[in-house]
Amino acid sequence: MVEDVVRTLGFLCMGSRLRRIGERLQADTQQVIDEAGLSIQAGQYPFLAAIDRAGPLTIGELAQAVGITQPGATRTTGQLLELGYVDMQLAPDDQRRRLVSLTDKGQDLIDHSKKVIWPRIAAAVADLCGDLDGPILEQLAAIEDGLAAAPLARRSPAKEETP
Amino acid sequence: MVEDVVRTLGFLCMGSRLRRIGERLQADTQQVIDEAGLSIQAGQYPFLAAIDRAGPLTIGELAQAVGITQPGATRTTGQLLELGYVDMQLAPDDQRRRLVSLTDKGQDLIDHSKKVIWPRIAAAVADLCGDLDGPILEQLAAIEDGLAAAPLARRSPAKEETP
DNA sequence: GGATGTTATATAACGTGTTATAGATTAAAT
DNA sequence: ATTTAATCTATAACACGTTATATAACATCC
Repeated sequence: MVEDVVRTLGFLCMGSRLRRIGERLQADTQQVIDEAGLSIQAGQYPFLAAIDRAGPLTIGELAQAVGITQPGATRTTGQLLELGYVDMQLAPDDQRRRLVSLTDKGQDLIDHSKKVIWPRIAAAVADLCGDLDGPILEQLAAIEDGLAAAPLARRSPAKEETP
Repeated sequence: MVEDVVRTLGFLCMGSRLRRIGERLQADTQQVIDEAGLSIQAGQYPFLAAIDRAGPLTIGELAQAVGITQPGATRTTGQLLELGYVDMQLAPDDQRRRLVSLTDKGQDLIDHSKKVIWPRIAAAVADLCGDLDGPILEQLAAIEDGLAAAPLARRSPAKEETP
């Protein structure tokens, strides 16, 4: 067994480590979404959520809202368009801007997600790291160990069986 | 100003958020490396560090050590080969395995990095989040705010001027 | 000792982030 | 009013992770 260098090096590799844990968490989240039979990527949710919360947003505002760069927002918005979850139209006052809004299908997805999926994911993540405390490196180690012991999907209350 | 949805949604978007912070941290780390005039990517360091710590490793062991999948390890190792930092040779007992070892150039880079760069990066990250405590979401918020206020390169002791 | 399965690495195809840059539209300036 | 600058979105090229699969070498089993 080889040691985990990223973990060993601590603060020095914190960037790599956060990325790595984030990727793992998102993959686990995706699994919960897939198990629920929804056809959407975990990374696309924040876009829909942003519009749901703030109303129609431009590409630039979406980028800001989800914390990525504008080309990334353009691409993901294109995917959501293809999927039929959002609509895009020129802003009436400024033809450079494109206002992205939820379609009925998109709103349905959000409404359903709010009821069924989001609480499950949030609860699973809270179960994983909600009670942690202390220095961040220790918390990260606990999260990694926790994920290795039981992925998010196994921490999700909806998996319970009613006997 | 648009609200930061990923932040607002808390545990629900924790995967996205960790990734995002990790990417930011790594970009900042890269800046420190570049300013020091070294020609290496932040993400390549853990590979060299792993070999430095454990001696020559196979591709599979490297993947384990840095916590990524084997194809990723194959690719990064290929880059390090091109850069002349590592060497690769068939394992004497098992011709399927390739042992990756540091070249003199690679060892020099590591030695120099240990002395000059790594302490600087570790100190900057520690300055950013070493004293944090409490629930992880609050720590992440503090890290994001901290990075926005002053990137790693500005927290790095080597920038001090001797008057 | 040759067929069959396992293991290690390589390669291909893709996802999703980035930076750099082009094109269109609006705002500002002379 | 026309030129110039700024802003917004799109596109291209790249970085670096993933999964799936191919190929080569070793191990095992009649």
